[in-house]
Parts: sequence; C-alpha cells; structure tokens
Amino acid sequence: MIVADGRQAMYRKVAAELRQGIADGAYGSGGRLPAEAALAQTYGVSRGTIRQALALLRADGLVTSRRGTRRVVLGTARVQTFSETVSFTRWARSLGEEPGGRVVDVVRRPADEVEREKLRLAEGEEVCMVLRVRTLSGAPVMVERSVYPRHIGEIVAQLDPAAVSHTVPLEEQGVQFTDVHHTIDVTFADADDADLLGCGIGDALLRERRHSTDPAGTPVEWSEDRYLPGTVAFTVHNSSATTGLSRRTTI
Amino acid sequence: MIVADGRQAMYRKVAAELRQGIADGAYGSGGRLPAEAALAQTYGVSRGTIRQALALLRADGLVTSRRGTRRVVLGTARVQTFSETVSFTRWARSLGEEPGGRVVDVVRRPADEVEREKLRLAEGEEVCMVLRVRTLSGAPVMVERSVYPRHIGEIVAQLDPAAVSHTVPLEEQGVQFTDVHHTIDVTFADADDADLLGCGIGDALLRERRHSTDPAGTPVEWSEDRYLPGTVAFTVHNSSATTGLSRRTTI
DNA sequence: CGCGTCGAGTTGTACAGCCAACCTGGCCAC
DNA sequence: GTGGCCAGGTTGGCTGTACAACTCGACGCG
Repeated sequence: MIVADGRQAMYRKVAAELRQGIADGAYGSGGRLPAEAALAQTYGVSRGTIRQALALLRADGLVTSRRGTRRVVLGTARVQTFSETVSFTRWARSLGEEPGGRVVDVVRRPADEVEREKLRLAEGEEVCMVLRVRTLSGAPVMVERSVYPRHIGEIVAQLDPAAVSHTVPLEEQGVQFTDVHHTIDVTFADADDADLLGCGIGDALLRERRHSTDPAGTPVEWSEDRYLPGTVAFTVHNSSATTGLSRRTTI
Repeated sequence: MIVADGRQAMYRKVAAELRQGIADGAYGSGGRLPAEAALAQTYGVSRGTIRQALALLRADGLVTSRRGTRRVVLGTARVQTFSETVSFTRWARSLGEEPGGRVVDVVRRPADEVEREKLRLAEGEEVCMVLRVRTLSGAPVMVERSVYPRHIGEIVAQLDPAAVSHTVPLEEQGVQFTDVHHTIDVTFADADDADLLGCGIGDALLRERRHSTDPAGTPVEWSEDRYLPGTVAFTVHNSSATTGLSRRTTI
C-alpha cells in the first residue's frame, strides 16, 4: 500500500514501485506481472490508476501488453528519466561519468531565417548563441551550439562560465523544457569542431539537433550538438502507441 | 459525430480526425484546441475517450497539454504511423520515394553469443541472417543485416528474392513487431558496406540497431542497418511522459 | 498606472462499473 | 494422440462522476 503525500501523483508512485520491482527481478525477465486487479488491490488504488502506471512502463518498453493475457516483462529498468535525456550533465552523472565543459563563445546577434522559424521570432529580433565544448571525465566528446531567444539568453549569459550545467539553473529560473523534438544524423567536422574536439576537419560526427518548447508551446531552445563517434549512442523505444527516448554511453 | 464501426477504437478515430484538423490548419499553429468537454460533445463520446485520443496526439508532439489552460497546437501533423518507422518500404512510399533493394545473402548458422542474448535462444540454436541492400529511387542508401530466429527465418527465406518488403509478408503471416528498441550511432564502412553502397572503406555511416519483439514479448528480429550519410535522419519527439519516433529523409 | 484578488474555465487525478475481445489451459469427443 | 470446444481469467475500451490544481483575464484597490 502506498500513501498519498500529495506531492506526486499516485500512479507515478505506483509506476516507480513497479519499475523497482522489475529492476530487482521480482517478476523475472520474460516473466509475468500480476493482473491489474491484483495490483490494484495490493497498492490500494483503483484499476484505472494501475493502468495509468502501467502505461508509463509500457512507454518505456519495460512491459508488453495485449488483451487476454497478463503483461510480460520485456527487460530491466532503465534508470534514465526524461530530463536526463535533455540535460547532458544529468545524463552523464547518472552513468557515473564526470561531466565538464567550457563556454567557448557567447554571441548576441539578429536571428537568421532558420532561427526565426524555429524560435518563432519576428524579423530583426535578437538571439543569444552559446558555443560550448562538453567533456566526459576530461575528454572532449561534444560541441554544442545552442540558440536561445533573448529573454532566456540573458539568463544564460549571466551564468558562471565555469558552470557545468545550464539546464539546471534555467529550470530554477522557471524555464521548462517539456516538449523536445530531436533530429539525429551524421555530419562532418568543420574547422571549429576539429579544433575543439581534437579531430580532423571533415571527420564524421554524430549530430543531434534539438528543438525545445515550454509547457505553453513557446520555443525556448534550438540547439545543434555534434558528438565524436563512439562516445554516445541514442536509444529509442517504441510500442505500437507510445515510445520513449534515452541516451547511453558506448565508451 | 463519428460512428463506431467496431473495426477501430473510437479514440483512434477521434485522434485521426483531430490530426487531420491540425494538418488542415483548422486551429492554427500555436493556436488552441477546443476544451476536452467541448470535443466530447462534438464527437459524441465521453471525456475519457477524448483524453485517450489527445494522449496519442501528445505522444506525437502535435499538441502540448498542461493543467489550467487549453491545449496548444505545436506543429502540423506528421503523416508517418508507427509501422512506417519500422518498415523501410512503407516509410519510403509515404515520402513519395520508390523503395527497392535486393537480397545479397541468406545464411543459416548457429547463433553467436550476442544473437543468443538478443533473440533469447539456447546454445546451438540456429538463426537466419539476411543481408540486403536497400535503395531509394534506384540509389543505394542502406545495408541491412537482419537476424531472425529459425521459425521466422523460414518464412523470410521463402520470400521472393525480388520482394521489396519483408515486413508486409511477415505481418501477413501473423508476425507482429509491436515493441521495437532502437540504438542509433555512427560506425564505419567495412569492405562489404563499401562495395554495396559504393562508398569507401572506412567511410562513416549512420547506424541503427533494432531489436523487435512480438506482443507476447518474444524477440522476432535483431537487425543492424547502415545508412549513407545525408540520406536519412531519425527524428524523435518526447514530452515529459510520452514520446514518438519517426524517420525522415534528408535528400 | 500597477498590483493583488477573485472567479470562471480547463486539465489532471482518481474512483467505480460495465462489456467486449482475446488468451490459455483443461476437458471431451473422435 | 489430436483436434475442437468451453470456461475462466485478463486486458482493452468506454462511460460517468467528483474533486484538485492550475491558468488567465477581469476587476477593483491603492
């Protein structure tokens, strides 16, 4: 039985418990979960709440579900939450790596055409571009070029240049990244990339372009990250209806 | 008002209608959706059903949602359904490209260690490996190495070597790919890749490794696809809770 | 003019119930 | 043995209700 503390929805707490149970191997891999009705009774909630919790696990690819038979455990829990997939810092820490980096450049300038479309700005409005190198345990792995609309850029520009994370302070200032659209492909290093990552000009890099909006649907960031090959891989899960993204290291 | 025909769940039909409405610009980009209660009335269903429909749209990144205010339209509809993200053939067709390809090699052999783990096989069990080149409008863009457990491999091996799609006939045989886990990174062309794709040995390729299971949680495919840079990009969307994957061309 | 308060509107969470669709295993007839 | 049938168990789909949490504009006060 779980007690409501009002700070987190019941179904999320139930989901967390189930996730833990799966990670502990309480049901075995390929094993079966108890029926929804049974779970409802043991957790002292209604079946609807259990179904909400299970929908979260299903979106993470932890369990299957189909009509007529009990849910099957697909794999062990991935620790990463959504926020870790957006924040390089938290993601790295969750892997036991020590994230680092430095701000190479901060530029304020009028938005170009692509930026105006992505950030939904009018002609002539300014953006703030931050160029950073990011490291894992000291070794450079990624170049990040983030473009922010002005009001957010102000916050970023005033951060300690040595700050490891920009996401955390931004969230503390009330900036939320709730909807993120990623595009992943391959590109090739330009002179700056080569210099910052210590690779050759023209070497292949794994590119992630990221477009984030806040809960109101207002664009808050447009970023292009370039990773050295072999340092990270992106993992995505999708079921027939819902899916989940995470990032993992390949070092 | 939508009529139930019993072949598709109401909430999916409502979702499809809303998707269409968004694509048609009925609500405008950045505009607001009607309230759940209003939608429930216009479609003649309960609010719960509307919420199920909206959950689908949210997972696709089409709308935001937060407490206290109406949903905001984030972007226009992406046509691609989940199945298109798994089937190269359907994906290509949905873009107006003509997919093609040829089977280069079919091998039956004992599963190696990785394959045994991915397909959950016992030592000594055989797998069927299919090596294919896939083309878009005639140009080779991808090398696919798919490994199937025996009983599925039998079906694949008996397909017409000129068959464009393997997924479609497999589904007709009752093989379903409901849960798919993707890993995306960069790798480098070996001699076979270079030969088949017409690139140089050691050239960078975008790699997608794919692990699919059926509704019962049984592994059905373990595949490694290698794309020429610049031909495709993977796009992923995630909201705080749910996410959606699609693939798009960059040609 | 700026500021806080208030209230209507809206989504989130949770409960209870009902039936349909479907899977599984056991039983029975052949 | 083999195949079909049936009953029980289980999830999917849908409805209805209630309240909590939150947003945002209107309004009034200083």
